[in-house]
Amino acid sequence: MSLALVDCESFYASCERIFRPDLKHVPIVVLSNNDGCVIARSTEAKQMGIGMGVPWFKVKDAFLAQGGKVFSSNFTFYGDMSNRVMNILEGFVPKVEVYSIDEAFLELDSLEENYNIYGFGCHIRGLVKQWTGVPVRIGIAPTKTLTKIALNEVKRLNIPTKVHQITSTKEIREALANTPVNDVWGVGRRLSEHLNRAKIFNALQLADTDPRHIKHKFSVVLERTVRELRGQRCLDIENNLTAKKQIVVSRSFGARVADLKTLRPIVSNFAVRAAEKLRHEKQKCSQVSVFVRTSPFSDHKPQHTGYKTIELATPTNDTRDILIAAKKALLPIFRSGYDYAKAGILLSRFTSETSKQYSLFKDPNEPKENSKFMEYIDQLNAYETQVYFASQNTKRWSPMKQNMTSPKYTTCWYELPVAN
DNA sequence: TCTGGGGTCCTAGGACCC
DNA sequence: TCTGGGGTCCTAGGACCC
Repeated sequence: MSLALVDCESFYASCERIFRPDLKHVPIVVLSNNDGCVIARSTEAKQMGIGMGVPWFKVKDAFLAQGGKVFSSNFTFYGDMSNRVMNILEGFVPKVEVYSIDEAFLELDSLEENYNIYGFGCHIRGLVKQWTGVPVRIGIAPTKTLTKIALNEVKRLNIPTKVHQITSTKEIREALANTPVNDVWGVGRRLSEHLNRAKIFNALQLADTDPRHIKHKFSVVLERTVRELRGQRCLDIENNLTAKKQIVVSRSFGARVADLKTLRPIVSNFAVRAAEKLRHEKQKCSQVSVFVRTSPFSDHKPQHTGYKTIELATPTNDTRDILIAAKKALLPIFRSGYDYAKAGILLSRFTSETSKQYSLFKDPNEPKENSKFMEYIDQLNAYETQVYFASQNTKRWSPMKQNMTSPKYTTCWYELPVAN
């Protein structure tokens, strides 16, 4: 019984290399929105000591001085490359769970009879590399939590094939003994503090603790983790058909915003984007929440966080309804005198697009919804925004700073790579 | 000067019901 | 003086993930 976890090596940094062979051994980092902090590093950049999530301005000078290359994030491009990788995996394995933009779980149970699983992993890795240029690593083990451990072993032992399988009790226990407890999937900062206090420092010690005791002392979530570490499968490969339960659009601003006049169109932009995502999911929402907050890093200044939820009488995915709700939520939470650094909108309480539930106080025959209208808008705006709502800020996501983005090599005609 | 964005699951506690 | 108990549903907040 085997599962595999495939993860793309330094994914965003690797993407930036695909059409830039000149960057093969050059240290690369990719930055978050506003070029705020480092969200991906190539192996060379990691070796230079560039940490995950560090503010760019703190490492910028040293990194560039040593010949590093920096990119703003180009999620359109990364998303397209991710789809290509996932499509290949789905072509070879009947059950694939796309877990994140750069990771997928594979169920190999049904292949075990006819294939050598380790060899199969190596084969897939070769094909993905050849067809997309993306280097992947593969961890193979009996449970999801253990595939994460196997993958860590690829890194820790620097396994040249980048594929590692742990099956026997001996292999598993050895890998666990070499894994600090905070590297276990599902154990974050808070839990590992607690576990350390209980004299549990590595994954083997955690696995050897009675799961019932863990459930009593901690939670059912950690109990599952313990069972998974012991080889008992608690988490299945899930198909990716399960509907989303919430949609969030939020951004930090490139510059602080102190007045409602500037803030309102920004929030409207978020609302428009969120409504698009909602229609794409074929869902309707009946709750719209808006939040604004100052920067927790400028602690000498007065801080404020505002959050407000608006209930909608009838579920909707019409941008106009969501815009109205967003404005209604923003008004009471905005306070003048604060420098806001971030805002966002959250849509929740979904119902499927096709089911209709009318308000008691509304005439059910009233042709209120005009879904065709939204359909046309979506078509017009599919590749680039052509049509704006009056309350939007037409200066795209402004104010946001970003100026080191690579071309959309694979999704935009005007930015295709050119071979001379 | 400059610190990401988008999700999930679980739990405790309040509201409400009979 | 005396003031139930058990159940469900919902929400906010915490912890985690990439």
